[in-house]
Amino acid sequence: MRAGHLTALKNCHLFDKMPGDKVERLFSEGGCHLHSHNRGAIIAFRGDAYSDLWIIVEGRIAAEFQDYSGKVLKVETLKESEAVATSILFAPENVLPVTLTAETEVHMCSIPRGRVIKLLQQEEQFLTNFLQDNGLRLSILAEKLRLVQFSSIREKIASYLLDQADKQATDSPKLSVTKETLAEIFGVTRPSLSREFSRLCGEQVLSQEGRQIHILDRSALETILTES
Amino acid sequence: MRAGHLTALKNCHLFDKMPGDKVERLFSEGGCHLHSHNRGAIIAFRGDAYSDLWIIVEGRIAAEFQDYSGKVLKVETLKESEAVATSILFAPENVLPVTLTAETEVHMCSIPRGRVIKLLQQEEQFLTNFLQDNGLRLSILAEKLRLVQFSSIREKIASYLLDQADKQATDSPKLSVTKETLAEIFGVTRPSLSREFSRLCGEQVLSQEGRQIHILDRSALETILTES
DNA sequence: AATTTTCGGTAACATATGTTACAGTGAACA
DNA sequence: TGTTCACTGTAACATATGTTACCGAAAATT
Repeated sequence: MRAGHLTALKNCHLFDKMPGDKVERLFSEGGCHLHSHNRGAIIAFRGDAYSDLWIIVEGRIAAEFQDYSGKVLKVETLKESEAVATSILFAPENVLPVTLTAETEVHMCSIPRGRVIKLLQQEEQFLTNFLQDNGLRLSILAEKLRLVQFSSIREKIASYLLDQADKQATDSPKLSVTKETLAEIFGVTRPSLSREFSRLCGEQVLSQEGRQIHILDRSALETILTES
Repeated sequence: MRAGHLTALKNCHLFDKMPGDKVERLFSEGGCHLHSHNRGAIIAFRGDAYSDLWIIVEGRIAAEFQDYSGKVLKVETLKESEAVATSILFAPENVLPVTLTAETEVHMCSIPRGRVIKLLQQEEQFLTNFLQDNGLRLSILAEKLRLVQFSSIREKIASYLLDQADKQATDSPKLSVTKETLAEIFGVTRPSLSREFSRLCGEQVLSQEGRQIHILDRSALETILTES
């Protein structure tokens, strides 16, 4: 394992507040393996068995639902140092609820379930971290469900842009993803998303030059979220 | 606490394979309380803090999303002996992702989070059970999201009826819920659901007398699920 | 038995979103 | 320099689902 990979491992939230050498020892004791995938590859399908804990040491993974036809709903993007599907490791059915695809070249480290159980029992801090991760994933998923079910494309755009404007601390946020990806995140088709952006531009709420957005009427965006 | 309530507690999946007297001792040690709610009451809103573990000792709770206007998406029904929102207890934000409403008169027992942590550390079996519950909830929620996003009303009906036919081991399953509730489970409006049922009847796939359904063409239902 | 409440069917209409197809732009690349 | 390819906008059209309103049947309540 490369040095960078070990660092990524130590930075995994599951090992927060745990002494670094303990993590190192964990991996020197064997049973852990490195797995690599090329960009674009499908790492695992929804329904595949999940029996070792995977932690990303390099690259990015998309957790998404895919339709027969190709429709996609992206649930979340997992990055370096993040653990994959922690909750599923101990579910009654150890089966992935989403499809995992490599957004970039990806390297992951696997830890056998039995090893994880021991850690949970022996390391109080690890237990806390693990449970926290479980909770976070459930919260994210629940919020995703709520958004999918209760918000129109227009509302999704409004909430996304206000959020981005906040994060980038500007009224002219730049989209960090393509509109095509954004459509996948929203679970809608690209032309539909495009149309709604156009409408908002027509209403003088936004203007756009490519991925560069300008919020012309912030209160209009806020109204979209509250009044409907 | 009534005797029946104690039995319900002992039957909670979280205490599976644990000696009953340990559970009893847990509750005699104090800190645990009984909470009651009338039928129809909202027990907690989405966004409310969740800091004690609740276990239902009598009655039924609906976990659902509610819209400003009144649109509802029912996520799951929790029954006697089930624990509520286990994952959320240790999430970074201890905040309920769904609204909890009492479908019947409900009695719940609360256990302080600190007590739960101790149990997790001291009782290996409890830890396993707890993690299993976390995993199950995530799986359920993920599946719910998939269904909401990728299936039409028609497909939802097909999958629901085939499932019911299976469970009741008959081609004439009886709906255990009203069509109105079914619409909430599906996250659609009642007239839309009703229309789709009518269409299926018109196509000779089903017939219905109230909640009594007859599947006339099982393969047609199966086709709806596979070919679309 | 009478009355109220819940539940279910239906119809006309409105609307959001998907589908398909085409064309333009810019960036990567040979 | 030219060519491909990923990304984007747009338009015409199709379709699924929501909205509202009404009525009747069944079930619960008095």
